[in-house]
Amino acid sequence: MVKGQLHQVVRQSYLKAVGSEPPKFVIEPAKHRMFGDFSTNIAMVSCQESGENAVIFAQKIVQQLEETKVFRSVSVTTPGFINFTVTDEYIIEFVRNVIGSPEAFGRSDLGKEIRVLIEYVSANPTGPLTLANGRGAFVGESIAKVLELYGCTVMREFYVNDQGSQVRQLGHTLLHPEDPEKQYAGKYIDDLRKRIKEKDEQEAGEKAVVIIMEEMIKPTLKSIGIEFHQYFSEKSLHQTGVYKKAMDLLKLGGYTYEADGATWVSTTRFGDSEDRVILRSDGTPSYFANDIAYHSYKLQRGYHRLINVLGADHFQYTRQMNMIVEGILRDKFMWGGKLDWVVTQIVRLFANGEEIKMSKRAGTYIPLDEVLEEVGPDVTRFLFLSKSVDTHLDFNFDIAKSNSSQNPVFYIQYAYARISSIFRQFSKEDDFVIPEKIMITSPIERQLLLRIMQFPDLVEEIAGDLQVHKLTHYATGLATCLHSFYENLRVQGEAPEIAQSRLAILKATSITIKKTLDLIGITAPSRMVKNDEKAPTTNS
RNA sequence: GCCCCUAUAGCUUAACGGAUAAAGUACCAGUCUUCGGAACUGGUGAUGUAGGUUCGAUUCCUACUGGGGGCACCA
Repeated sequence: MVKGQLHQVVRQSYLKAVGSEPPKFVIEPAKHRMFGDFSTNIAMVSCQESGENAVIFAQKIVQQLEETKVFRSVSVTTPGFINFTVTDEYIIEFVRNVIGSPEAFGRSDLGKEIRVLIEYVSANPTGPLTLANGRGAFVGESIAKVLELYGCTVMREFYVNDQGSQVRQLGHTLLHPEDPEKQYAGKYIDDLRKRIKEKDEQEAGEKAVVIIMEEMIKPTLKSIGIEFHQYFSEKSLHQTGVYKKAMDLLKLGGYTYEADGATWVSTTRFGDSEDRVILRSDGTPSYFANDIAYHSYKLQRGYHRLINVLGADHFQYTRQMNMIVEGILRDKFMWGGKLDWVVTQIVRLFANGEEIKMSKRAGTYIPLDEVLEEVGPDVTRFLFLSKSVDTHLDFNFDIAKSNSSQNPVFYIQYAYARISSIFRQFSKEDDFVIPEKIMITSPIERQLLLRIMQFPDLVEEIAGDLQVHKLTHYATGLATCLHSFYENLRVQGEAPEIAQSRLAILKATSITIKKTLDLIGITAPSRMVKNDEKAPTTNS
C-alpha cells in the first residue's frame, strides 16, 4: 500500500525526468535510519544496461521527486540509491486512517476477485495429530488468514484418506492385537479396540477412522482455532463419479498403458524418473489415482488459486502431481489459475536430550495435544511460524518448556498489554476519540509509526509468496518499537495535546499488534498474568 | 546412485541480487521517587570450503564437505 503509493510517485517522476517507462525497480524501507525512511534502486537498475553513472542519473529523478511535496527530503547515495524521507503529514494522515477505520487497516481489495482453495493438514485419520501435522496446520491456517485479509475468498479443506490399505490395516490391528506385525500402536488403539464391534477388517477400520476424525483430530484442530469448511472424503470420489471421469480422461488422452497386470500413467513424458501405477494388479486404485481425481475436481470448482500445504516426506509426490496438473489437467479443464505447493520441511522432536523418531505406526510420536498442553498453544505456534518452511525444524521439548516464560511471544504480548494498561488509565478504549492534532515529537514515535505503515505491504507480500514466517519477525520488530516508546516517552504528566497525540499513536500500535497476532493465530491479552512460581529467583 | 531442502553470532533464526549482514537468547556493562522491569540503553560475536557470473553475492551458477528428507502395485 505505502510501497505501492511511493512506487507510483517514483514512477511518475521517472517518466517526467527520463521520458520513458522505468525498468522493474523496488521501494523498500531504508536499511539504516541515516538513509531516511525509504529507498529505491531505480537509478541503479536503469543504468545496468547503459553503464551510465547511477549517482548522476539519480540526480535527474530527485529533482522531480522533490516537486511532488510527498517528501521532506530526498537524497542520493553511492552506489546510486535514492533515499527519501516522507513528511510528518504523510505519516499522520496514515495514522488517522488506521485509527479511523481499524477494520479496514491492512485489508486489501486486490484479492477481491480471487477465490482460493487451500488444503492443509490432511493427516492420515489413523491416529491423533502429531507435532509434524502441527506445522502444516499452523502454516496453512496463517496463509488462509493472510489471504482473507488480502481480500480473497478462502476455502479451507482437509482431504480425508478414508480409503485404502491403511484403513484396512488399522482394522486389522484392532481385530488382531496378538499379531506381532500389527501396524499401529498406542493407547488410543487399546481404547478403540473396546469400542469397535465390527468383525470385518475393512468395516472396523472405517468405523475407527470416523471415531479418530471426530473425537481426536477435529477437537485438536478446534482447540487451536482451526475449522475447515470442508472435510473432503477420498472415498466420495468414487461415489460421485469424479474418479471414473478422471480415469477416463487419462485413458482417452492416451496417457495410460497396461503392464505387469497394472495400469500405469506415463509421467516420464513430463520429466518424471519413472511412470506411476494408477490401477494395481488387484484392481484397486492407487493413492495417486485418487489424488489425480481429487485434483481434477479441484480444478473444476471455480477457484483461481489452489494451495497445497504438505510435508517434505511428500515432496517427490508433489512433483508428480504437479506434472499431472500442469501437463494434462490444466488444458483439459481450461483452468487458468495458479497452483502453489507449500512444502514444509521435516519437524524433528527432541526430548530428554535425544531425538524421538515420530511414527504413528510404531506408536512413537508426541501428539500435538500434549505439546499444546505442556508448552502452550501460543508459544508452540510462534515457534513453528518463526522459521521459513524451507528449513528443518528441530523442536526441543525441554527447551520449549523451560523457556516458556522468556520468549518472543511474551515480549510481543507484553507490548500489547502495556498499551492496554495505559488506556485503562487514561481513556476508555471504546470512547477514545481521535484528537484534532497528532504530532510526531520524537524519532522514536516516527520509527514506530513507520513500522506500522509496513503492515499492509507485509500482507500484500505474503499473499504473494506465502512466507508466513515474516509475520513473527514483523511482530517482534513492532514490539521492540513499542517498548522503546514506552520506556522513553510518556503519556502521564504530559501536556494534554501531547498526551492525546500519544494515545492516538498507541491506539494505532495496538491495532497493528492485534492484527498481526491474529494472523499468526495467537492471543493478544490486555493483561499479562505472571506465573510467580516460574519467575526466576533473584540473587539476594 | 538419482532428486529435493539446508549450512549465517556460543544457541534458535532473519535478510525482492544492494548500502555498515538483522533479531531473540546467552554473556559483559549500565538504566527504576512517574503509565506493568516478561522492559529499556550500550557492548562482545557470524555468511561451511574453493572457484565463477556481476558495478555489487548470504542470495545466482559449478565443485567439494557436513546435516535432513524422498526415490513402492504405502498413503
